[in-house]
Amino acid sequence: MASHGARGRSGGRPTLEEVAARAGVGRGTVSRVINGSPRVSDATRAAVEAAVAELGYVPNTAARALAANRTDAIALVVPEPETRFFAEPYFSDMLRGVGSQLSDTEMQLLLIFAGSDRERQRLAQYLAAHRVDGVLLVSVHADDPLPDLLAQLEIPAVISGPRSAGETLTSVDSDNYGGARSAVEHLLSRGRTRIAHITGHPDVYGAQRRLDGYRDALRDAGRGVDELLVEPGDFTEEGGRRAMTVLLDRRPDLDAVFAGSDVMAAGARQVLREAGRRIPDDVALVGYDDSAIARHMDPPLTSVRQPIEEMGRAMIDLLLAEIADRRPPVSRGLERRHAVLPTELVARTSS
Amino acid sequence: MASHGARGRSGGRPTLEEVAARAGVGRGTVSRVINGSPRVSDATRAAVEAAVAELGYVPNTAARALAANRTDAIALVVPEPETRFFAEPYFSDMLRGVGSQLSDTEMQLLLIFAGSDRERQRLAQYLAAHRVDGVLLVSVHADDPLPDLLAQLEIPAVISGPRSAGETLTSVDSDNYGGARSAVEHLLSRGRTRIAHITGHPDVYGAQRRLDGYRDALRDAGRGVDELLVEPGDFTEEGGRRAMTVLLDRRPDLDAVFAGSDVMAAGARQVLREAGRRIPDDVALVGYDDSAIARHMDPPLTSVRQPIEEMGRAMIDLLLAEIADRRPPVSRGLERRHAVLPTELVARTSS
DNA sequence: AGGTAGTGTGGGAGCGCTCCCATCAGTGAT
DNA sequence: ATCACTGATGGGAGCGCTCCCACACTACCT
Repeated sequence: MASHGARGRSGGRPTLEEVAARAGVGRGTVSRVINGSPRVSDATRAAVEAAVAELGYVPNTAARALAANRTDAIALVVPEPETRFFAEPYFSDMLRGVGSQLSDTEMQLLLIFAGSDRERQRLAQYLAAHRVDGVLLVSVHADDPLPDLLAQLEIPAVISGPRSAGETLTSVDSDNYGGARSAVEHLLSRGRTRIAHITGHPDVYGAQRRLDGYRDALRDAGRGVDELLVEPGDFTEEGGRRAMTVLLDRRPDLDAVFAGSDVMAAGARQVLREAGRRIPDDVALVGYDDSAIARHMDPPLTSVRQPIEEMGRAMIDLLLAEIADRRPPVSRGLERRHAVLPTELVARTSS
Repeated sequence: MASHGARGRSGGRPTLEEVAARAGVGRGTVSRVINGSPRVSDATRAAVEAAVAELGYVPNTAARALAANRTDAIALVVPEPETRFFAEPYFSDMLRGVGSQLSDTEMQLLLIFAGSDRERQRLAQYLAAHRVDGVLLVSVHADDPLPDLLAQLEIPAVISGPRSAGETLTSVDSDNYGGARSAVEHLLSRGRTRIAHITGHPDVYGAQRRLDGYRDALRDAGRGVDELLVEPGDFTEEGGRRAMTVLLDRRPDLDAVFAGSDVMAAGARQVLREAGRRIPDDVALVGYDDSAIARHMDPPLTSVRQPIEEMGRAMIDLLLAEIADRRPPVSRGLERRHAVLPTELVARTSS
């Protein structure tokens, strides 16, 4: 009695009970209206809604979470050590997609960094405490224990960029295979015949798929694949430089390069320049990601755009579906879903 | 299954009460230990800690929030409409700083987008419901009502980039004035004498400060300020192009340009090129932000780096301090604090 | 000895919801 | 008129914490 007087009056946020009194109904009825239950008469619903509006009632999330055993929050886990990933537009664009799709819901977005060991430990506690209803995973390494932890805790999760063809988590990906194909086909259509490929890190699934696309595109065009024209970079500018140097050395007559990322393309460009090759006159160059670098490169870089914002949206859709599926006592639909979104070639003057 | 089998009951995560029973103490005592109260004997504390470890106890955030009327969460509000801001490293770097500083605490980070009207409305509800203990504001316009709303609701907030010299909110900023000075002094030391300045949007406080720095640096070097050498861009590439065109037209003999952002510098570069001016031979160019664009520009752009990650850290420090200050019944320290962090000139070949 | 402060400690009383069961009309069938 | 439903509603019983008051005890004073 005495206790709630202090903040009950001064802070004055209305409670369910107050709304109920105002509307002349019971607590349960207001709860039903708030949560959109159909088992309420129209008249009652209207009365409650009026009371809610008059009082400016906003549900208390903590109370709801406590009573209902759910949090209405999802976490976006960022494996921060990768500075590159974090600074790339990839992250921002995905975030934008996630945010826009989330704005239609009551869900809130938690950003969790899992770079350092301490952070990872904190994350494990977090998940163990079931402080979120679901998890979004981005750019996870093949050997990361996180996906298994999530599965074990039975926490709904969606991963962007599956770790392998047999990804067990629900996943969202762009069509790396198709994107690579379109890049190579583009170069072929420009009359290029000796097309090199600088691949990404070989144990990144997406990089493998791009390599597959490169090979198949050449094969389907009736040309063999010259393995001397394929060299791994590691998604870095330095890697791109190194690979380009090797390629130029092995096949001085190459007339096009398809790099597995814009950053590697930037590295390759430097080497080509230094070797006196003109772009695109002597060597055509195509990148991947369509990042800011591509637009600002000299000459502007042709690149494969991934629909990252849409991927973010798709992740939310899939995650919310999984959370909804799991609400009923027995989890039924156990098949995983995998979304693959189309890419788009953005032609510029480098090819 | 171990004795603490994850689903002993019906979802069975251990509660305070269970820990208390295990340790042979009362609920209140466990709570005291968990929250680090000094009023517990060493023996009891040890017993409780053992029980916590054995049971793998993790406090239930929702229950805590409900009982204590705090959330242990802060929000980072992003005025999303500005695509540019979002894609710039600025955001990622700040996020990294925020994240790293937060990892020492129990606070969780909520990302809230306030781009669309619907999102802003949701945000207002959010804040009204006191769903966060504090708010981080980034890149807020001078006429944004958000700061006032926060003040009115008495929600602790820290803004990065104060809106004016008389900012009422606690703020964190980089030394725009000093940064601009160092850029101009750098150009002067390189023997440039007719230094133009492309300013940012004039009602952005930081842009004003940069202009002040530009003027004072020239003045202190004993040179007058030729207002025909100052032209506003609006932080966009197109704005940079337009401003450069105007400047070149008015003062064809200019020999250096200090742009208020790298993006505007990129625009200026294009115009200079088209006008046949060589960089840096004919015209030296300096940007601001030291973004990816600066490194990848041709030639690489000299630019002023802001310690953005540190700014993120500083924001967290100030915000946590404010939240702590506000916990006691009566808020005492009402003076606002303003942190200003030093910038650094990164010299490259464009100057 | 009685009094007066401390220390630890236990546990009642909520915090504001959701869940669910009991209740109460109203309806149609018997 | 009685019974069995059905849809709508009220409200008790928690959810797992924090707060705070009451209650030992143990010093240390007069």
